[in-house]
Amino acid sequence: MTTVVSQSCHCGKRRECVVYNRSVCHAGSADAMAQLNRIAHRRDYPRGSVIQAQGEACAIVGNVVEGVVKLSSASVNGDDHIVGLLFPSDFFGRLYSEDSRFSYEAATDVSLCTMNRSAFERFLADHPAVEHEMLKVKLDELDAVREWAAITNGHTTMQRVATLIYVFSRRSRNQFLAADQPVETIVHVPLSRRDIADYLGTTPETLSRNIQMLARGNVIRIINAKQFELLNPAELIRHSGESREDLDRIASA
Amino acid sequence: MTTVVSQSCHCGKRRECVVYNRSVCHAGSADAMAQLNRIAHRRDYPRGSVIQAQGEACAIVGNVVEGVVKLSSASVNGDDHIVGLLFPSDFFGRLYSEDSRFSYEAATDVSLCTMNRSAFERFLADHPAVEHEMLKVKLDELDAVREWAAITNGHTTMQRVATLIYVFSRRSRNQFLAADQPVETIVHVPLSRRDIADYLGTTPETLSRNIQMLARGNVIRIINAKQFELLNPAELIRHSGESREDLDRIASA
DNA sequence: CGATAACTTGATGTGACTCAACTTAAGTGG
DNA sequence: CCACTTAAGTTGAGTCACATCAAGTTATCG
Repeated sequence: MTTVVSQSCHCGKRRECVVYNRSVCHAGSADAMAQLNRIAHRRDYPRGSVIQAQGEACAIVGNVVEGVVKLSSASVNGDDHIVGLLFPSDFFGRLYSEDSRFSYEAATDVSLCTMNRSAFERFLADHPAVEHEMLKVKLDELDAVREWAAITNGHTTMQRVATLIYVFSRRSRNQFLAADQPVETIVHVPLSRRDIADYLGTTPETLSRNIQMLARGNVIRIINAKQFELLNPAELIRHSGESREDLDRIASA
Repeated sequence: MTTVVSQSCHCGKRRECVVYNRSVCHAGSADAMAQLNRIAHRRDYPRGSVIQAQGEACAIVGNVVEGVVKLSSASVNGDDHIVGLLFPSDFFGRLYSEDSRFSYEAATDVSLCTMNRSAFERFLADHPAVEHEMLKVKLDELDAVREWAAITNGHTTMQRVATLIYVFSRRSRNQFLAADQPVETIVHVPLSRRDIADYLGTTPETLSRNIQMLARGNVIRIINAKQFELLNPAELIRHSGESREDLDRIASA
């Protein structure tokens, strides 16, 4: 388990909020933060629970404080695709839309800092500086989604798997590592094989085969289903088909 | 050729700007529009020219007035992937970033309403209402990109091809059709096979085979390389693997 | 400790990529 | 305006990566 202290959400209180530094919260004045604090509520969801169903009314928005939220789109034919993963400090929910195009589900046990959507929209209207920050965040997200789309589309399954493992290695305990910090040797991927496969656009079987192949090649060592030891980072990068710079950019997006 | 009157860009002048209704321009006051008009310049680019190269400094932003702009990401190994297509009224360029993660290229002859990036950023800072509109547009775009990613990932090439042709059929002369309007029988796809293939994540060969297959099944009739007659829309939708509602939503995004 | 789910491994079929030849369209200069 | 050139698109044959189906193995939880 992570050592991050679990606490109630105080988005306005700089030093107390675990996700403060990276969330949009930090853009507002002290006054604004106090206002935010009044409408924010900490809520926990167990693994597998649906935070927001596809097509349903968007009532809440907020930040992920702990755990991983998957953003997925279910097709008519049953197979759903994970179109995004949300980590601590990431914003979730769909602003300015009555219903959500995607479903938000807890991929692990999660803890969220939730706010009523319209209350937060009113807050944004009163605080253009925060809305400006939100725009910048969403523009970055747009780039990241497009980049990921390019990867899942043009590359082999092995390249996608290697990319994913490397990206997760750069997020120690799901926090972010600066590009100049050394690669973590223990990689924690808190998702099920099914979820990873859905995210990478493959099947659990093919995914498993590729992971085992990396293990047989001594690139990684499988500690258990959700933890790997990174034995040969350079070789992993080679398998990803991306440059190290690109990978680090993806990881920080 | 389209019958849209080609004229200089007057973003501030409601009735004169061809893309006015759908661009972010319409959110500002008359005063704001006059200000925009001063920094906007109409520029034409011939097919194939690079508007903004990948990794280069982002100097200009603006709206597409005529033609199609492709947003692509070139990999180190040479193969580039088209991560987005921009149609008239779509905003292009990357705000608040020094360099562009993707390249913007003219997929057809295009006409753009360009503005200096920092000048437009200053304009946005002065006009929160327009920035708010920009945020909403970008949130919609984010949904659309994710939706498209889900399609290209989980579906067969035939499904992608059928989806693309249907979506283009809903954009008569690259303008947008309301969902209740009848499907255009003549579909104009102004892109090369290579570009379509890059966009769909396949090869020109496989793409060609699928198009010919649709033609042999009397779903479409190939008028020439860039124009098709839609003989059987229902069958095209069936091939897409999507519901009609989903397709129409994608088309209008 | 038994039951159920999650993951792995194996065998098999096929959709799509690759390489290559051919056909059609577009562009160029005499 | 037409031969010539070059690009764009189509068609074919062969191969391979990946999905599918199925069985086995390892975790997880009551």
